Amino acid sequence: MAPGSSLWAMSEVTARPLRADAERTVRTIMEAAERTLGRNPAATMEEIAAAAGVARTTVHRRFATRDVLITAMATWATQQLADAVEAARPESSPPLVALYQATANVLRVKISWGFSMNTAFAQDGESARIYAGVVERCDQLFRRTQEVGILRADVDPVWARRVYYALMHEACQNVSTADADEADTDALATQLIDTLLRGLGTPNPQLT
Amino acid sequence: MAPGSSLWAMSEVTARPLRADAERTVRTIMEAAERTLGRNPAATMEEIAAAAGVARTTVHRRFATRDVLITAMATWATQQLADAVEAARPESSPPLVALYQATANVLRVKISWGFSMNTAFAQDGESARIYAGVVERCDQLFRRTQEVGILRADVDPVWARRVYYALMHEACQNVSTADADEADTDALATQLIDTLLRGLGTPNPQLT
DNA sequence: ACAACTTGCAACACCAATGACGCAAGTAGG
DNA sequence: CCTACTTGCGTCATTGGTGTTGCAAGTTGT
Repeated sequence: MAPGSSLWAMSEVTARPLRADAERTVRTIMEAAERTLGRNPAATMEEIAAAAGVARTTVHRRFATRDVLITAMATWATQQLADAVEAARPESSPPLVALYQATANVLRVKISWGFSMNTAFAQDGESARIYAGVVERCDQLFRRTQEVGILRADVDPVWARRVYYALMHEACQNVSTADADEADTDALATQLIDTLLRGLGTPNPQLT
Repeated sequence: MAPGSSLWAMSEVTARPLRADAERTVRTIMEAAERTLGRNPAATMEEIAAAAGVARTTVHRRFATRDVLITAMATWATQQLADAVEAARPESSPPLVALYQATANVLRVKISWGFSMNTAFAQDGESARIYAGVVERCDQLFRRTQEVGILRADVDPVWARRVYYALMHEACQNVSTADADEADTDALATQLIDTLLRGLGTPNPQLT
């Protein structure tokens, strides 16, 4: 998302912009919802409100229904995902560099917004539109990677993407939101790409 | 689970065994619940009952509360998982053979009981006990694989197991429960282990 | 300082899901 | 064939989450 943009821009344009403190509240609620629903997807609005340190009615004031909240979170997370990929310059950087960069960036986002991103897949509307662009960019990058010979030519592109996503998802598990500092995500990205390209086996295994 | 064992054995021993048709009903309900909850984890007991072709009250007759149903499904699925691993003779067969066999077997189970197995992780009680045994067996197998040189000696065992689980989980996605025939699971297992050991990159990539 | 906005609180209506009954009709199995 | 078991159906009470409203107190921004 472009710097300086407001959460207000995400919803209908019918309403006028929120006051500074209200906008802060909206973000606080979304972050609390991410944490809470991440632990328990069936958490109640009450629990989310408590985690955000606001009254339940305030949550409903900002997000009319539970669905609206979920959708807003999905859109927000998807936008961050798109920014993370874009920041890696996936079509101008050298493929391997872009792959590494994108992986590290996306990991950072996914660690903080794992729940929202997972639900974003099932959404349609704004987040679907954004997500389609991300997939497009990723496929481009994978194609470039394959052309250059980093990825084997005989691997099924669909399988490749799914393996990549799976590793991404797995790398985020058991990483508390707090310790998502640079070093960690860089190390994770390195490990992830190494595994993706080399696997875990020995180059020439003897089948003893 | 040993052949001939009954679902009755899973619950408290206080009740007496179910009649044949009742036991069939229990299985039908669990299978329907797996399908229904697999699509939508928040599905109601009504929907589950409908999917099973029985009245909602019948579901409650067999599973007093929603929790009891979930727990029963988790236990059942975990037991099938344990059997799948055990059938591969993970400590007597050659490591690579056992790994392949276990993978194929587990895939078959996981395709049909994905939801229940996922929830089983969070359970405690019977399914946790069974699952602990499975983890034990898997770790043994991984250790043997590493000793023999199939798995690189320098890979973190924890990361290895997580990658393996992630690939397993991914391989099951987008595979409808119906087409889980031998050929498919065998092909999946082959692809999975190949990716696990060799990765997707070229042996000697040039970083153009 | 003042107007506009935002929040917490308390109260309310509402609804869908849960879980429990009893009874009549149907089925299993000796 | 007869007994015991099982199921469907209708019905009921309860509960917990959802979403709304009005008002008083506090905050923002001009």
